[in-house]
Amino acid sequence: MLESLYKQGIRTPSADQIQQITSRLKAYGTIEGKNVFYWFQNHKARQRQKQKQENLAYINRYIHHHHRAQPVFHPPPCTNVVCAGPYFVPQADHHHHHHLGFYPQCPKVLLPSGSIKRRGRPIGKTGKALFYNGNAYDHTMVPSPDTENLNNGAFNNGGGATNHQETLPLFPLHPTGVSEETLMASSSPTGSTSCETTISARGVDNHESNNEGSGEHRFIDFF
Amino acid sequence: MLESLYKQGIRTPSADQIQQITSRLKAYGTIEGKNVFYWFQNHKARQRQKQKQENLAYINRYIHHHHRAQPVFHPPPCTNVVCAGPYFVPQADHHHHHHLGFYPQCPKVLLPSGSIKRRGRPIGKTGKALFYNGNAYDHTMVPSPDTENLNNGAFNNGGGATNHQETLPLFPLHPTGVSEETLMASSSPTGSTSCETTISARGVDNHESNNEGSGEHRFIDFF
DNA sequence: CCCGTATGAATGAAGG
DNA sequence: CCTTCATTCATACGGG
Repeated sequence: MLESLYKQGIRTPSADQIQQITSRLKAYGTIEGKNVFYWFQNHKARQRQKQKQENLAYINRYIHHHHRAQPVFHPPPCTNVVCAGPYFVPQADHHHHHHLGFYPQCPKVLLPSGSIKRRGRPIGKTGKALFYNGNAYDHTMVPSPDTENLNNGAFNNGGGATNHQETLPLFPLHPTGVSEETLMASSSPTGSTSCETTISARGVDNHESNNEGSGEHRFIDFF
Repeated sequence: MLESLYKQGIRTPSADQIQQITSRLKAYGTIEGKNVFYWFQNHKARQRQKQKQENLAYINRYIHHHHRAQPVFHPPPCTNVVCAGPYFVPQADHHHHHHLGFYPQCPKVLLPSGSIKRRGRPIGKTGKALFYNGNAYDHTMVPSPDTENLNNGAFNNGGGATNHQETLPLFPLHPTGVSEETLMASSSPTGSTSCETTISARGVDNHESNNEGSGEHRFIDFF
């Protein structure tokens, strides 16, 4: 149910929307507004993350494979959600009782060309650098394509599609000296006309951070 | 391998770190960043949880048996870091000093989780007024426990009952819904002094509402 | 076989 | 919004 609403474009319901949703949901059990609220928050965030990851994975793969070139690439299947012209949204469905107006909350999709910028947000603001973080991602990332903004990336899956074999045993610990960060992916914008990824960013990484600014070039090191 | 990193102090790897780790691990099989991420999350959590129980058990023992005795040591096996006598917080320092790239990401020893003000403490009153600015109401509104009324207009439900049942599944994902209790507290892989402490109190417990009324040893959640 | 433990995954909830 | 936590679910595994 919440999902359907979400699909309809609701991302950050307003107080009243929350209320209505909540009351509808009460039919099924105890629930409070905050639950709904949280749900949307989390869902949105996770969804975003997921796709972020995917994009990233996608581009990685992309680079890898055809590393070079052709302009063509059809954006991945855009499995679901948010694919809508920025302007008209699925909302439709007017004939309905309850006014729960769903407005299109602006599903944005971005292709690998990452053009879209952030929300109307004037970038730097809040006095705080808006370079968002660069770290720690939460869970929920599963392969699936789509895109949004990709500032920093975290996981990548390499598996290329298909099976994510459940994780393996996470292995035998190796004594590895590890530590040395040997690589770090930094990416630079892909020069190619589309697909750029502005990842990089980071910079902040707060404490910790692996020095080593220079690392990188794992497979992707795109140019 | 992950373990070693963990031991090195990594608890919540940054995106980059995850990336690196992941790629290293890829050598052994299919693995994605999220797996690494999950691993750390889980590991940390479980570690923490384990420790908590140990402390708890320890103090129980302490109280029960006697009161004054000397601080018997042999704190539980303390499988790895973090072992600290529950009593004196070993932690002298507490600033975030992790930097230095590679290793110590936080030498800190975690206490039972609550050290400073961690979560878990719902505290009764959250007098956060709720007002939503322009857009939404952002969280900050928690239904005040008592003092119903005062609905500010955001959440709160109007249903009368509201027995807090914690959130329900928010859509039937799977049937459950029942409360299941499992208390396996048994810890001690070590097998030594088995002193189980059936923690829990679950069932209804949950955070919030410290109605301690009948007190009894409700273990302190100390720290 | 069933049971209990270990662990990956997912998600609700807060704090900031 | 972003992070981090706590909990819970679902399994895989190893013994009795």
